[in-house]
Amino acid sequence: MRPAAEAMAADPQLLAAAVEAAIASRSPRLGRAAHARALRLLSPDLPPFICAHLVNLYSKLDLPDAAASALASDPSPTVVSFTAFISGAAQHARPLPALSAFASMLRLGLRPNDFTFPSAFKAAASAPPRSDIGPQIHALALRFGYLPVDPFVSCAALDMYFKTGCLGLARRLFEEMPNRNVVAWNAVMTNAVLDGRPFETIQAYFGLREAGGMPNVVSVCAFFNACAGAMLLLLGDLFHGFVVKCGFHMDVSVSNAMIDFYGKCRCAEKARMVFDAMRVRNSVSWCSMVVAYAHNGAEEDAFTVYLCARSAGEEPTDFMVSSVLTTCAGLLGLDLGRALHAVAVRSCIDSNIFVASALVDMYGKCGGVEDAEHVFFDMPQRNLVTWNAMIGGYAHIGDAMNALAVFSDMITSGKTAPNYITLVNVITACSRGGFTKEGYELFETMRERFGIEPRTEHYACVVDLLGRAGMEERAYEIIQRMPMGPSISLWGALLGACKMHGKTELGRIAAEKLFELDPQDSGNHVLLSNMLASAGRWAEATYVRKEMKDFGIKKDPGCSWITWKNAVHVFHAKDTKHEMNNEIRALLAKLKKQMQASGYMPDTQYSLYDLEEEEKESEVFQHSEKLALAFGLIHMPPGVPIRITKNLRICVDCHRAFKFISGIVSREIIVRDNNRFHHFKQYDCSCKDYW
DNA sequence: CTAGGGTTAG
Repeated sequence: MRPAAEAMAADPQLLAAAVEAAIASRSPRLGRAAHARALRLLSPDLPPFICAHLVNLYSKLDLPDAAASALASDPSPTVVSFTAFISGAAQHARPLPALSAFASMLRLGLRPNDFTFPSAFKAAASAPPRSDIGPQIHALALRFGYLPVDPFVSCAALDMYFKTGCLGLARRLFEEMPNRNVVAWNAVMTNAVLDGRPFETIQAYFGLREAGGMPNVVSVCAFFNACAGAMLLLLGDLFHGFVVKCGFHMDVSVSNAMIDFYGKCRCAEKARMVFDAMRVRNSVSWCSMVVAYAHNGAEEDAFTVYLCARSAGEEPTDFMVSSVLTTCAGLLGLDLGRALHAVAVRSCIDSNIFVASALVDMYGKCGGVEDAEHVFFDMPQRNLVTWNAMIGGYAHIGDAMNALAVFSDMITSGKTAPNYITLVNVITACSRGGFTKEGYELFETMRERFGIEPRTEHYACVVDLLGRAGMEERAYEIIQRMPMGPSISLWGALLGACKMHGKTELGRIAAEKLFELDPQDSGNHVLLSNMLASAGRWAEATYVRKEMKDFGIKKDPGCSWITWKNAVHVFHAKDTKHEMNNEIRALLAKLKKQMQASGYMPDTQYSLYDLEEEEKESEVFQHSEKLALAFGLIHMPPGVPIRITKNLRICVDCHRAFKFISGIVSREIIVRDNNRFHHFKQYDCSCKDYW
């Protein structure tokens, strides 16, 4: 060692400075170099605080084992070295080592000071609800006179009581505090938001102001979160002005909270304005912007922001990837989703529970249930959302057997209790899979078995379930005696069922209700007129069409799309503009002959207008989904499943035809319509002809 | 030498 370095190593003050520098640079390498020097110095006349320095170093750098051994090698540990250890463990979400170190120092007869208690309370805050560890520390702090006068200790205790669900104790402590600073008010505000009581947050904010206090960035973030949670766009917008006047908007977290607030209040444009105005952004800013778009049905914009973030040098974090995966699920972008799965693997975040659950969800929603299973069964741990996503995946394809099996695994595992979404998914799977009895039983017993109160969604599921089984009258009875007002989707499910089973009178009732609740929706009018038409009630059917015209309700034009080589090909009915038009027409004509040879008859019963039968046939043969399928068959190599998306429900004739085609050309065809998936395979469809 | 309240996800 050169003399200068030797001199520095021998000087404890310089060594302490080196440790400080290592902490500041957050560099384990510099930290270890400083430690190596300290080890060479270890001798009886070493100043005792060097060990405390090292404990602090390793705690701050999040190197728990090194911190523990530094603490253990301290010949005369002080309250300072213990406090450094406890605070490091508490800050890095390791409450158990923190609390056991706290216990050890008590056993050694060391008295915790006003620096130790805040960290001990922070660790105790992650104890289970109503655990007695927090109150025990409270008793100690009381005995030593830190509570309720010391603001640091009191604030930490306050936060701990909120986080362990002891609201009464928290409020009492807050009342007793003689020095209520902004941090105390912030603890009230942030915890009220976390517990879903946004109005209490806002109330506490005004409490702070009335007490003459000034908010800081934390209060401001909490306020925006509360506005987001309660959808208070006007209040938040007003507050935005105040925030800018005070200069708080220069804080990255505040701007991030504003992006989130505007996004949650359905104002993606304002979220974008905040984002664009930021001079400094971090990964949270990018992620919040993605979420703001994704929550507002702007999946493409969300994805574009993600791509911008990547080209701006942002690493894909677990937060970012799970958020972008939701947009893939919304776009039905299986290929994008797969690409993101690869990104997750490369970034070693694919086993993060949020990312993995988002993958299960995405694969389930995009019609890749086998991939969803792969991710699901490989996961080391699962939570409520994971289970729900997997059951939801099975529900999408109507696989009631597997949905019930996974649901049963969830119950027997005993770790995660089902919630209302779980039940919606299981009953939906039963309904779509034809498990009428099982689904109905679950609905009837969910309150007593799982303590889940049936909501409108469950009623909608069960109406669908009974309707599918041809029990529309029973479904109608249930609708009439349900405690809450029936929703649009409920009447919609009944109308769909009535149409399927020719229950024209009941269908009319459902349709009338739908017209009241949702007068502009074209789908319901079309459904009613089709139902009347297929019952041979042409005059009424025509009347409904006329009404639509009179009230200016336009039928959404049907269109289908298919992805091929990174491009989306969109088809409309009777579309001739596509460059492959001739090939497509020729293939469809050929398929029609083959299908007819296998017993196919065109289903033209819903063609309303006075066309000759031949014209009707030609009309249904130009439906957008058939054009898209032909395009797929021409381009995609044999064996590759063809995935088509349609903006409306798939038509009856196309459904029938796709079953034949899947058998004739031995190809899996997956159609996602605006209601569900249809998985065609060997002359059959997963929906079992009910949708 | 040691301390409290903060922004994003399924």
